[in-house]
Amino acid sequence: MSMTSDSEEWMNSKNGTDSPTVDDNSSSGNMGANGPLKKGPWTSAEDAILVEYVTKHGEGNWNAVQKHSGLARCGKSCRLRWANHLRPDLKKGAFSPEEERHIIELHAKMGNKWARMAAELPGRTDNEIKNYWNTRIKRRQRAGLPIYPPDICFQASNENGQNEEMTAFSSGDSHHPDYLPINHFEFPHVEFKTMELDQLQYPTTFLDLPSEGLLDVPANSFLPQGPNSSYPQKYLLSTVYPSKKFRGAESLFPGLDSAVGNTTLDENQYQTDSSIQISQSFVFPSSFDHTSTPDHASSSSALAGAHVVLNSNTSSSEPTWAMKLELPSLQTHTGSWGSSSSPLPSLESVDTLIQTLPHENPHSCTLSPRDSGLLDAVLYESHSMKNSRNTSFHQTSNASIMSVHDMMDTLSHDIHETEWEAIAEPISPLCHSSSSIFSECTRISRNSFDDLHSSETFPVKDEAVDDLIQMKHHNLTEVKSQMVFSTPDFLLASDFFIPKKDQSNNHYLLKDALGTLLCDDLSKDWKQIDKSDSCSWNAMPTV
DNA sequence: AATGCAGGCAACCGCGAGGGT
DNA sequence: GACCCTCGCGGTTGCCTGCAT
Repeated sequence: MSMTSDSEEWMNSKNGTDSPTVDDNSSSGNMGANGPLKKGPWTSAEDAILVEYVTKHGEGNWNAVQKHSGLARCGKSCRLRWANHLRPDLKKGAFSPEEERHIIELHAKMGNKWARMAAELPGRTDNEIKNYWNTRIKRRQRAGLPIYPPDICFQASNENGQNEEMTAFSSGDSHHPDYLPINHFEFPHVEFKTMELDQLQYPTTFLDLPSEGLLDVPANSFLPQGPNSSYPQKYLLSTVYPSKKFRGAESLFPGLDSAVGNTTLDENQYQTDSSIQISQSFVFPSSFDHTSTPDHASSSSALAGAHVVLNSNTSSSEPTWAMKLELPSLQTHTGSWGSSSSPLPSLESVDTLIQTLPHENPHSCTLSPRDSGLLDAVLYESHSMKNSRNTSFHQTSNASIMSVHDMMDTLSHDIHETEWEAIAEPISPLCHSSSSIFSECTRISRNSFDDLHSSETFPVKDEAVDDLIQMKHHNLTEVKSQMVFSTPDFLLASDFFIPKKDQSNNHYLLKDALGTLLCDDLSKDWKQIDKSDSCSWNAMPTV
């Protein structure tokens, strides 16, 4: 759009009016055509001018608006004001429940792509959605609730999983709905939850690594994603924290307990049973655990912990990785990852997170399992795992059962020996980080299952689920005793070895344990657990 | 009533993409 | 290819308001 003499006439006509542009220049810094540019809240007079101008000349060429309308606002500000407040098609007022639901779904799929989300929500602006989301995050963080409802969790993961599947087979047109494989949404509702919990229960990514190699895995692939399944990452990944919060990570999570994993499943919600600790261990706490015990830190930090870990060695500097921490959501990022035949890692979500890794001393042996030594600890773990895996394997082979963590060790072994080690050059923080992530995942998983065995305590912290958990505790304990967590069957029964459709009742266990929004279904679930036979698990072939 | 605090929202800032020259 | 300009996006900041103390 080009400004014409018509514009000039319009401008001149406005300059004689009550333009607010000259009444307040206190906050200006730049000089516009009509004097200092104003900043701060818009006045109704300014709005009127802008509306009139845009109505007459249309949108676009916003700098011309500033030049020709007499507004002492930069074009950027004009565009923003128009787009966010003055557009006639804007929908005012609070988000409807349907819109909220849609936003959640969109965010699960897109992440912080506010503009794209706004495009899906007529009458809503990206800024509005962004603010809503940030508010929502904080609110749920306070409440200790997961960011995503479980059903959305599953849906988005499923969609992404589908995309990833298609990507694996075809680099083109993978998003065409006709190409989508099984529509998991068609499963009964209960089945949904079952599967997502199963996936949550079994961190498939830890074991089932993509053939492309880790560096080709998007960040969200570090979350459990079975070969045919995706993972409710929303439960696991810490979501967007305003970066300013991370600036004061310690102050941000003063008590740890109240803040850990708030953007995911509240950690507290997982600590209601020993079984819960399984899922807890796969949760990606969003917080920097400075207060917990080393064991706790290691077991509960998981991959968000990996985020932490990756940056934990940044010594005195603030966790700059957090400055661009974007909730990966479950997005396959269809535009960049999913449809790409070369699924390079999402640098935004992987590399960015690790870009502040210290290049120096990547093999630091000043290991500390927590605080400043997390990165080192992970690196060390990666090495020590390699060194000890054989021993560990043989030792556990002698046992009547093969512990889960050893299994993980074993499974991770091959990966380490192949892709991982091949790419893990010291000069590449990314490589190290990737392997470290995996190592940490494996280690965490191991520790978690160890915790499972040993834990007899049930630190119920979330009062909201306290009663429910207590009621279920007895049943859960009973079922847990039948689950044979320590057997390979347990893992083999999980979704990285069997198709989703074949997954069954075992999912219900941690559903309860999660103690999230699924409480209303628990009675039904537990009834099903009671009816279910554990044979389907144990019947799975062993390693 | 005064004060402090947190939540919510509007606006700004920095950056990058895209297009034109 | 380099440079400039415009635009849009996402992150961040600051202000206003309501609530609790």
